[in-house]
Amino acid sequence: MALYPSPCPLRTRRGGKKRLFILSLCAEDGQEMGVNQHTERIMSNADDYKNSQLYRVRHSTAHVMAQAMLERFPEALIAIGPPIEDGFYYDFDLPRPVTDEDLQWVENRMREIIREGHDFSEKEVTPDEARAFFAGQKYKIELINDLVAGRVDDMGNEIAQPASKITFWTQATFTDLCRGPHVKNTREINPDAVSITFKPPAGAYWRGDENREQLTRIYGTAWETAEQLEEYLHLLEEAKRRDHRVIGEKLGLFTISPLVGKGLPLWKPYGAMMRDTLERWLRQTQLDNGYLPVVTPHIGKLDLYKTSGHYPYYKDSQYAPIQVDEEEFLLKPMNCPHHVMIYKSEMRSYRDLPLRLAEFGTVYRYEQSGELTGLTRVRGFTVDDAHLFVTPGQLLDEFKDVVRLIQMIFNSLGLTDFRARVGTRDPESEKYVGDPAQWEQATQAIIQACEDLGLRYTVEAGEAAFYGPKLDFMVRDVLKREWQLGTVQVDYNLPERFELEYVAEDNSRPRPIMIHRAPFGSLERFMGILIEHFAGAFPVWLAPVQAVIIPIADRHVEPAEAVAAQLRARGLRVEVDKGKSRMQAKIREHRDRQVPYMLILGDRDVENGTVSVRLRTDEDLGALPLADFIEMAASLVESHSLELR
RNA sequence: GCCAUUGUAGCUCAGUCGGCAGAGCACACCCUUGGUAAGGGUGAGGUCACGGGUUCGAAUCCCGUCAAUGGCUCCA
Repeated sequence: MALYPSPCPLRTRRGGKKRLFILSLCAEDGQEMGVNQHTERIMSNADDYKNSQLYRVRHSTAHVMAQAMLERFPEALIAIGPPIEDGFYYDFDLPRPVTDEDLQWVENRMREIIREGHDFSEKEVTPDEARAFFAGQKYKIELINDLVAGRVDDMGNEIAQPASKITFWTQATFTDLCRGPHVKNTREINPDAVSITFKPPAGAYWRGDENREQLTRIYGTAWETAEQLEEYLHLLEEAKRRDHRVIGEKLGLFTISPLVGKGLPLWKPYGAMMRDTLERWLRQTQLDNGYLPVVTPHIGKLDLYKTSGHYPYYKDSQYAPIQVDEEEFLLKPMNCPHHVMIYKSEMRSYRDLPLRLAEFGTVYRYEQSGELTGLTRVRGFTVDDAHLFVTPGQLLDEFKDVVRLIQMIFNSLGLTDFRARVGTRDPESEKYVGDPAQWEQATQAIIQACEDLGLRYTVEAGEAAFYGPKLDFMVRDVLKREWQLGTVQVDYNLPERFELEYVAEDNSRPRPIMIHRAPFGSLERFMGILIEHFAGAFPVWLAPVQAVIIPIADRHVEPAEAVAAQLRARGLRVEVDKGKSRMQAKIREHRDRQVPYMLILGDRDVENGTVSVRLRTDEDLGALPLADFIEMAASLVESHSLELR
């Protein structure tokens, strides 16, 4: 199997302090492989990629693109242009928007430049020479100054000490401030494996700072062969067909109405059926694991969130408070404070702990409009929330139990392509509250739990919640955007702010520690990811319709209803297709909507008490006694099997 | 929120130069009663996202609003 590793330099949210390499691997047949399934391979391959010919080709192609762009836009200011996962980009400050014609012209010109066979040469210069050369190129001047001052390097990464030297790389008429490495000659780039027209130009802030200039980012990709490029473009097309927004429409799972409000999904019957199935499953699992159900209202007084400390931190991303008479209420952006008040409603003894309060709590957050995406980023969503109130001695075991629960859920659904991220505080940030010693304690507990459970994880500073460190389960959607699903967070802060306590064995009144956890994260996002994960072909237990009965002729409709009634009696979700179209057309239709079982019912079946079973995979199981089929389907449902037979 | 692009039937889309609003699928009705990936016919369905402007005349050109898409920023 040939692997082409492709690192994705991800910037951390806060200040772009560091870069992390995440990879996805594509097998030769284009099948995507797991991100974390292959961590070892990936990690060794991250460096491999940076040292690879493909990396040099992409980096060099970025320079060629900049050269062509400067020919098209002589007054353009250039920023930075690094290789990234799957390609490269270059940021420009341009006098006008880039059109399709511009892109096409530049792409054609790039091919010419490549064919002209220019050498790449490196030259060391002094800071003054560099500044003189880039006079008028304010972004480059800023980079040079930062390099000399030891702040960030030419790719925008933080550096530990001032750069020891400044290097220029030149090909043909284009010279860039750059560390390299590059190919020796543009002839090493395959002009037929280069594209910048496959992706539209994008806005990007200089230095990733929304208060600074907005530049135009042109994305490009380069491969070794034209076939690889074609395959890559094909994969992008395929990904679009898996998109949960496309499948959600096709299968009638959900809709979003501008009149209701953007980012506020409406669940249609089939989608609600699935969502409800997931909810029932987790609810029962939690009951089995000692969680207690609670129910809390959708709003709370503003003072509640002031006490919890949430309000000042996040007031920009909340729906505005509702004023009624003299009081202000907030549509709840999180469930924690409500659960805290339930804890506080009674005197708690150490004998009562751990106390695990669970609720599928719907919350509302006013996310920036540009951030909303289908089900994966919305403004109203339901968290499969629970808060565990534990003693310090219980913390590690409870945390591990939560992680096991999440692992069980992910495994049950075959969601193996995730990574675990330990989010710790960024020591330089002011955002975090609480005692550093407790932070350290909590962080160690999380890492210890990951180690004990053999979980692969990365530690990332600056990814903690403001009140405590956390462990997140991250997955990527079909467009390779990364999303947080399951999360477990350790919190010393809320117990402190709400002055929670319990009576200990020695009659003292210590504070409990809170664990916030949500295995799905949110039902909306989890469903979105599941839709893409299964590409609409859900396991039988989750499928909104598990079987469709297809009567061959009208005279078989009545027996079909009788068969359906028997399936329903075993709890199976079944439809009878009484439509006028022909059987073949019906088969096609239900296969397209990924119904697991199609049961054909004709004279022979009615006579013999059988159904002719066809799977959505096109497998024909032939005529099965009805009781046998029901037994098979029901047992697959009960065991939450991922198989169809 | 910012940059760019887009918005035509329930869905996917065509609509040339500013001159009668189109197709396929889905839907309704009729014929076909069929054994494993689309049988045939007829019909209904539109404030061309919304508001304003230019023009004899606007789906088409201009401005604004709303929404979606890609990216950036953000994400309890």
